[in-house]
Amino acid sequence: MQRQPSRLELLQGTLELIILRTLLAGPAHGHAIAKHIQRTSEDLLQVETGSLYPALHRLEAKGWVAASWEKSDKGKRARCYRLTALGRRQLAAEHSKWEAFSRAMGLILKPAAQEEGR
Amino acid sequence: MQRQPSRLELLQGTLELIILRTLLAGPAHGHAIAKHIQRTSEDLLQVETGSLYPALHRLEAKGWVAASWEKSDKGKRARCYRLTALGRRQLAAEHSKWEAFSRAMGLILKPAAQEEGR
DNA sequence: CAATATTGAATAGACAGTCTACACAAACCG
DNA sequence: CGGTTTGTGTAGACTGTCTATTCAATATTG
Repeated sequence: MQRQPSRLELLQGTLELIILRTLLAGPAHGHAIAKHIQRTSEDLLQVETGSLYPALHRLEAKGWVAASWEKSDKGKRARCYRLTALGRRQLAAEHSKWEAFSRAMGLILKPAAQEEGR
Repeated sequence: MQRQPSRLELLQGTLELIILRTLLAGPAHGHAIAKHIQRTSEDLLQVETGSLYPALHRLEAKGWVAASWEKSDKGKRARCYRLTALGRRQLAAEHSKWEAFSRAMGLILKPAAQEEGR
């Protein structure tokens, strides 16, 4: 019996965009980012920690986010990430790339009128 | 000087959906499928042969398409692919998965009203 | 006939990014 | 004390796309 995931797998290449977009709402630490994504997507998307932390490290290495150790609400050490100016530009670029891709998919997927009936 | 691709890279996981959708319009061989995708997406998407043929083989192995050797219009040997009944169901499933993912992305990306101004 | 372009299929190997599955630590709570 | 929640992190498997290349048949042109 195979398990069927009710949640979607992330399409590769979208995670960084999602994280950057999430940080636009304000600085946050990893755990909070993951929860925010899940909540905002109405539980459709869930980011695994094995994807999240490597992604955050990549973003930091590229200078799109900056990080510092803080205390979370619950008093735990937490690495707080915030968007840099560079990250803001990157967010805009990736957002529009997503829009273009999404539009392209729409063009291909839309019913092309009287092609199905033959 | 880095080259910047005017075309988008495919998001991993979308190619099989695109191919199945293309074959819904009727049987076709690899080359024709690639051209159709590029044309239909208004040149936004381009499938490389190194992605296309492995994908077609995967689809065939899974029984979602069936293949046979034919002669193309230009008189060349060409492997003609057509959608199977199973492939039709798979297309529907993957299409709706795409819709869900796309919707989730929309939820995350949309301006969340007065979150940006702080 | 030879050279070249076009059509078409195919593979090898690099590579990126997500996943599963862990490990670890600190705080709080019964 | 032991369990749960919160939080960060890594290792390794895996999937699928990409680049780059090969091969072959046909058509065209000199």
